[in-house]
Amino acid sequence: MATAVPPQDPHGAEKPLSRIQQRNRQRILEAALEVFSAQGFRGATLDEIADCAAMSKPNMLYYFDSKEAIHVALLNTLMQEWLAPLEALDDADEPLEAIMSYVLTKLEMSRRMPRESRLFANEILQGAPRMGPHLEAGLKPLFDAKCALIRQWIDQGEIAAVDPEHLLFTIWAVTQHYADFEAQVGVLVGHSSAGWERARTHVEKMFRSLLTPRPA
Amino acid sequence: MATAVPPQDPHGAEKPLSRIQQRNRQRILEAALEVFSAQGFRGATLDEIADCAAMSKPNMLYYFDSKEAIHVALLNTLMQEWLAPLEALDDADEPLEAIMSYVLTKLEMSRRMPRESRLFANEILQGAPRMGPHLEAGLKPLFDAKCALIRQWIDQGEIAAVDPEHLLFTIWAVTQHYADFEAQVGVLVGHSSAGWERARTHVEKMFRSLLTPRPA
DNA sequence: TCGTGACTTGACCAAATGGTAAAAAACCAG
DNA sequence: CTGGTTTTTTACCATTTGGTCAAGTCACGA
Repeated sequence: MATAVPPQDPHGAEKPLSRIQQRNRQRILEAALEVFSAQGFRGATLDEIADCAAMSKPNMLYYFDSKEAIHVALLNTLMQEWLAPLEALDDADEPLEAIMSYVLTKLEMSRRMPRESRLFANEILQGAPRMGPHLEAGLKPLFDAKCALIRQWIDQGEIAAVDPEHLLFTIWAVTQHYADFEAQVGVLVGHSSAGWERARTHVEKMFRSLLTPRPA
Repeated sequence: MATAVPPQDPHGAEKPLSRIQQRNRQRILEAALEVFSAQGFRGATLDEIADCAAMSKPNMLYYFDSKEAIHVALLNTLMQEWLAPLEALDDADEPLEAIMSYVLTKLEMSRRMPRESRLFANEILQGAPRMGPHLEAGLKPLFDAKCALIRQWIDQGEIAAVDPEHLLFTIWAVTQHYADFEAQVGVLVGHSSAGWERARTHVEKMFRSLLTPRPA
């Protein structure tokens, strides 16, 4: 009796993961990020992830039930981190500066976390088959709340009148473009740190000009 | 002797594809667009493409040597169509209107050709392994030429001073976002035709405001 | 109409892939 | 130490996948 139960993480009594478990799950998720972000879900293979994690495939499957379980765990883990800057966008003395700060934070995240950006881009590109519920339940409410906030700022004349929903889309599109399309950007302008500096300048000037209220 | 040679298309004497060949190659490319754009290269399978083209797999491989050959042929075929609007961006009486027309054309293409957009997005996302040369040889010169043109317009005071390279990136990012991230956009604002109208309005206002020269 | 070459198909193959079983090894509380 | 538990590995499996082959079937010019 009392056969060993794989340390999965289904809702319910969650045993306090041992140190080994924590370390190995982390290694697996790191490797999965590397591979899934570069190949997409279907294009990635367990062998590749296992190699990348310096771990045997069956050992990996001891920590996660399946390829899909790894992918889902990865998305769940990173979703929060990914949305943190938007959550941090709250009422402030300087709404314009708050948005600009959000924009620049997102741009910085594209530079420093391109794999995360591509992971989500891949998932969305393919119709978000494993993330649909999360979008509905996690992103949608946050999105609606922040749109309401932006609308309020517009009504108060703090920032120029723009469509809040599409403003956010534009911010995401522009900032994440530098991570998701890095291969293209690299060919066209090179991806030096000087290049990033120019991107930052352009993006900042553009959104500041777009959002600065102009007297009628 | 004189065994039947598959109707490939390597450089050299190109026989004038029979009607059947033209029809079937077209069917295959259409199916490949459907599947590759939704799954990426590695995620797509020949069986899926064959099913989608209502054709047996060996028959498909009679027209194209390999999975990769299909993918490359597809990219080549669509690249020209995809870049046409940028090529059409030329010197004009009204530079601002020329750019605006380019922006709106790209946005319209995202609405009407989302699969093409996603096909390229998938390829770039994964590092453009099968398109690197094409980017260098095809896109780069065009990109440089148009940046020079835009720079000229700026010098002439026809449009506001913006970084030409990053202006193009921004245009691509914003317009293609609506095709590539349709799954997300759909969840957040619904993808009705009214939704598209709002997107169009936002995008037009934004770029017009960004590019309209303002007196110092 | 008939033959020849273009087109199509069913059967097949080797490799890769997601996943399993069970034994061996490492770990750790008593 | 020691006995049980957790972790890791070796060997394996069924299915899928990209691709081949030889034998058809079809189209069409003479």
